[in-house]
Amino acid sequence: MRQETEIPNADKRSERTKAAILRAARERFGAHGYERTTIRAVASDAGIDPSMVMRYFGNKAQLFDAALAIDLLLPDLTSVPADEIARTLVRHFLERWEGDLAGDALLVLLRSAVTNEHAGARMHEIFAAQVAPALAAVLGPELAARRAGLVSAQLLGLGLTRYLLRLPAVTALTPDEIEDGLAPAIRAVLEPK
Amino acid sequence: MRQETEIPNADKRSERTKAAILRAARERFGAHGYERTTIRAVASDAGIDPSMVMRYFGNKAQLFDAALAIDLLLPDLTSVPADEIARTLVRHFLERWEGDLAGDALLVLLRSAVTNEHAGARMHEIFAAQVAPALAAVLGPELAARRAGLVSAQLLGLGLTRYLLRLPAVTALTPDEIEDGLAPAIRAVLEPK
DNA sequence: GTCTATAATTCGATAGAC
DNA sequence: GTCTATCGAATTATAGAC
Repeated sequence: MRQETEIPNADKRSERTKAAILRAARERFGAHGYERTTIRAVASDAGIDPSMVMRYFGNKAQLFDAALAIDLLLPDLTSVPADEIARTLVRHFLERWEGDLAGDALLVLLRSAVTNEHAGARMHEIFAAQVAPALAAVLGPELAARRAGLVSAQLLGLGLTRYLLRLPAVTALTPDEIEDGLAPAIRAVLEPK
Repeated sequence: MRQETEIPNADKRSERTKAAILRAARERFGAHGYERTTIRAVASDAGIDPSMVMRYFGNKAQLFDAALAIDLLLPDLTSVPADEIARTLVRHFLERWEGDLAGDALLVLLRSAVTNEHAGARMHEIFAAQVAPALAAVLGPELAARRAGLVSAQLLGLGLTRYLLRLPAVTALTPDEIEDGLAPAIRAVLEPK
């Protein structure tokens, strides 16, 4: 029996507030990293009081943790022709990064993982749970063990230089140019001679 | 045997203190990024008082700036056989990163560039002034313009995953395995079909 | 040249009114 | 559920003694 949530619309309002906080948090964490985003700023962006953030998420670390939830949504590589796997991967990550919604979450993860231990651990988990198995399914376990890391390095290197550092030499390229330039490179890693 | 000799215009003590501060600063900035390193901690590492840091470097931002100075020491690629350029680049960065002295400075730059605007601008400068010209000298200006960014993405992706994130799938590889795995990939970017 | 003491901020977190 | 007020801790930066 619930005693204190009988107020009509209370659920809706709190859910909306919570979602607004989370959205603002992802934006801030993604733009400035963990240390430089303040609860005060997140609350201000969400148009509410800082104490509400504490009420809904407990503390800064738990808010951060909530903002880190992410699914790479990798496609099933076993149904992709072998010589198209590299291109499929590049295109998938480009689309994920260019799309605002997932982009924010991915930016949070990558930017924070560099300076925050907890986010770094999350990054390890996500790659171990999502990228490594996807590659193992098509490369076999022993080749994947030696190559999954290098593939990750290349895909994250793209994200790093294009979306975090925004190196002009990388942001100047179109998605098609990146796909054409990087797919053969990743193919070279996936198919050692 | 130490002896007080009179040197006209040099103060060895202050230079040594300054160097100790800079060394400690690079270590802290490299390990934890800009926001999380405190002047107090740097001073403590250097075995001196926090106010000395202010005396020698003015403020935290200027100390940071001093710690960012770096020369990639890229070899002259024009004297390297065309099909060895990729491998030369991979090996050079691996050596730079694995070596403690340069590794610290590179770590500072890369880790900080992700969350600090000033460091990001420095990263842009360094790649524009050192990497881009080295590639332009061997690829020609128009091909270099389209490929220098992707090569940078690959090399920085390696640094990111191996030395910053320390993804197990990447740290588990030996330098030789990385060289053998990544050189063909970079060659694929440098020599489009 | 080096250190003590402290001013001035900023921020995370709590208590409590409505 | 939301906000006001504030505490306590940490940090940059300054002033000045020795």
